[in-house]
Amino acid sequence: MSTPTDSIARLADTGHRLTATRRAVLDAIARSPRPFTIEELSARLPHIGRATVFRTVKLLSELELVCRLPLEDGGVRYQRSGSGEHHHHLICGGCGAVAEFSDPALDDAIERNAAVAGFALDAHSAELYGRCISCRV
Amino acid sequence: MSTPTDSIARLADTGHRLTATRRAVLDAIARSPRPFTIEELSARLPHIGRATVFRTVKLLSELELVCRLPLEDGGVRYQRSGSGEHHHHLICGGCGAVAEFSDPALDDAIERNAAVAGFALDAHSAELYGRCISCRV
DNA sequence: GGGGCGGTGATACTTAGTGTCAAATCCGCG
DNA sequence: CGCGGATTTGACACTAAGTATCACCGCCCC
Repeated sequence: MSTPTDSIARLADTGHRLTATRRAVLDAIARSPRPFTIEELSARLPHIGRATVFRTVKLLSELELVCRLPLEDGGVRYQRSGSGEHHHHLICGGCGAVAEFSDPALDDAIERNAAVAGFALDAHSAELYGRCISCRV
Repeated sequence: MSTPTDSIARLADTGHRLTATRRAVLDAIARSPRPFTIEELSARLPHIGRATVFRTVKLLSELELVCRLPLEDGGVRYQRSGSGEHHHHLICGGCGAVAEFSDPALDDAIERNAAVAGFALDAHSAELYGRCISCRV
């Protein structure tokens, strides 16, 4: 799991400043046991502007330190990235838990389909929605 | 490609009414050569309320007659479904064209990953973003 | 051809996120 | 240290996508 320390290093390495505000946001994210919304995060950081929370989370998701999770119902949550590497998500509709996985076979299938259609692929998204093992009835 | 006639039949088959308003929306969708936004569609149907356009497109997407396309930039467009069956999309960032494809190997990979994680899968989404053959540089 | 239920329009509201701009802050350089 | 320019921040207005409410309309069936 990436830590606030890792994140601070990553920010510095990519030419971003290490402000007190960013540290506070990273810290609040680190303390989130489960996927959070910007509004929730913002509520826990009352002295930090809402726009700044959005900007910081956007920056972190560009650095792949945070994942944006589009939910089945159209909502959006965010979560610390467990690996910092390319992966996909399994999102439980019961408890909201999110599991990460990566699978070269899945990525291959995606690339193959793009190639067949003559597309130069530059990104893809894949989200899986279901019930985790403890929420199955 | 599903036609307005197919759509009318599908509405009737699923216990929905065939109102003049719905016909007008279906007709406007049929005339869209490319993926459209609700605002664009609504602008072409000035005597139909915006909420009704949303409701109708939502209904059609539940019947899989229309696909909702989440774009790479966070926007959303809709498009008539070419097949009415499960498929995924290749979305061109250049011209906005959308190609549909379906691939059992891709769906298998998705199901296998859910099974490995102990998830009971009930839905998934996969979008591919890139450049179509005529937009490649 | 009347009644009920589904459908519609108007409008207000919500949620997620962006744009603007002045003021504050960071941090490398001397 | 402390200066100065570039970056970051906060406040706030705004956009985009979609939902809620509710009275009214009109399709469909008896």
